[in-house]
Amino acid sequence: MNLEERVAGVVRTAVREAFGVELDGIHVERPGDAQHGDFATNVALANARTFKRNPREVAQKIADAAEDEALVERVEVAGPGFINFWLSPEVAWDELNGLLREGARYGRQEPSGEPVLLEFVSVNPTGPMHVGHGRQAAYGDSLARIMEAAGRRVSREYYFNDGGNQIRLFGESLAVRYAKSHGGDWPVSDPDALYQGDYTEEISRDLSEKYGGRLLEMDPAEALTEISAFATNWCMSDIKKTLARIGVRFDRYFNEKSLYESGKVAEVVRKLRESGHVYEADGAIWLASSGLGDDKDRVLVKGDGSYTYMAPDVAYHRDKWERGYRSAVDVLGADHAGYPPRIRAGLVALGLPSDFLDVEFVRLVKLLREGEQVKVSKRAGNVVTFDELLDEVGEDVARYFYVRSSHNTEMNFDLDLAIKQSDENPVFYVQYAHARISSIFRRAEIDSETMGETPAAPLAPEERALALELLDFPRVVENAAARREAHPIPTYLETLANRFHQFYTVHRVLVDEEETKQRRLALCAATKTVLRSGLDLLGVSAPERM
RNA sequence: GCGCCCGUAGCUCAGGGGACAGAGCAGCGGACUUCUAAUCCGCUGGCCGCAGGUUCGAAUCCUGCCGGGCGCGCCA
Repeated sequence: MNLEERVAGVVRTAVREAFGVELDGIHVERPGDAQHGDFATNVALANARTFKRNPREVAQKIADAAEDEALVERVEVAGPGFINFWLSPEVAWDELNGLLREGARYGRQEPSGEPVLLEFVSVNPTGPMHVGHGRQAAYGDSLARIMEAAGRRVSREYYFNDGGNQIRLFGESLAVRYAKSHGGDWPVSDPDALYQGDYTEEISRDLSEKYGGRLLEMDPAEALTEISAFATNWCMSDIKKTLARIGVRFDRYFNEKSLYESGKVAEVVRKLRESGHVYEADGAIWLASSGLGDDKDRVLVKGDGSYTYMAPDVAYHRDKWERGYRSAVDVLGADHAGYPPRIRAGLVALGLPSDFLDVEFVRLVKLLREGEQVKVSKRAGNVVTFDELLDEVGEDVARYFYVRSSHNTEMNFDLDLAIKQSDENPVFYVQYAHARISSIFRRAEIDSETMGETPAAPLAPEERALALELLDFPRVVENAAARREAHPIPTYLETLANRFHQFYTVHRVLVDEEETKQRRLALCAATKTVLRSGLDLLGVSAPERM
């Protein structure tokens, strides 16, 4: 139980004592202004009408009843009827000692409940990751870490679209390049649709290295299959390499191809037809999705007998269900906004509950260069790759920058500014606090992780502010997980680092007086622990020195 | 046109019913003989897009408008 909940408990008891009423949903918050105490509640304001008294009177009665509680040192009625609480140092130290005992486990819950299947990134293997994908990777991975910390069981999955139209096109693009480099020709239906990026040159070279010119002597259809497979594998390994750079791992890479090979796509189409939600028109097979929450009906099987992407995608999500998951969360780019209703429609037609699939959209990253928007297109090949960005600013800066703002807000990414200002990225502010503390423990020749029990003692204002911020960590993690947001973590870490830097400026840690030194070292050790845990939730390093 | 999302300081963004709206960057002025100045302190800077409504109380909730993004393919 976090501190806020404990305070809410005190309030509940006090209300029962004062008015003989059991109140639910008591709101306790940490006031922005230290003068308003460590915790505050608005129950008197919110319930004055029920008690038929004016808010201040109600507040006073509750405050009187709460005064004797060991948790609080002081209670005060203020403003229009707020009740402000000051935490007792005994409880604060009790909590801090608990934090130090738990160490890296502090703020983490034991895993419980049904597992969630979190799918993210899922970039098509037709090119390198670009800066927009970087945001999805950073958000998705941080979200997974945050949810795990909050006690959710999470499986991370990446879906490789290695079948379908785009892949065929991609294979053709490479076949053209490859043929050209061997003095040959490769006929294509639509030359304008070909992929153009520099990386296609690279893949073509590797293709030549492996096969020489002999792909041109093969049956063209077979050669194309070979080339497509080679190219998609090339991209998959390239993408995995990039993900590894920023510490993003998956429990499973799921290939679209496997759905065809195992017959699951055909099976899902058959089951959909049996469900009665399917009809034929204009030579195609349609899903009557408009009756299942979608805007309109969607084609499932095209006139030429091939599937639209819907068939494998519904099959994929049904497969998630069949593997036993009862909750699936997809992290998608905002340009896929139309996707969930139609997939859900397919799943509902198959008898799955409509709330099985949840989607978080990562809004687009608008790339700016010298204030001008850069239009990116993977096929045209003018993308700024995520690797290039990482080369420029480094992994920590990139990851932190991406999750600092809500995934649900469009992001302007000024490349020049990001590169120029990477040395003033707030991530260093947080990391610096960690490095400073490490330095203190080096100087003291003490291991920060083996701090003994520290007896309760009064806290100076800067110490109190730091302690309260530290003890807020579990609530911040739980909140972020519940809302599926990553950005509260950076916000929190910056506040925590600020509290530490303020404390550090005012109070010297390594003083002669033993008890003071012990108390301040304990605060430092606790801060170091929480900073490290928080940074770890973001996949950002916590350096010992800077 | 319809659907989803977003308009908060010069810039990038927090805050999503409560106390005078916050941070970083930018600008101005201070603080190192001491555990790391990648820090700290102060100042300057806001019709919280606009207009109504709900409420004791609205940046926050509701409605309408304005502005921007994305989506509305037998592409994925």
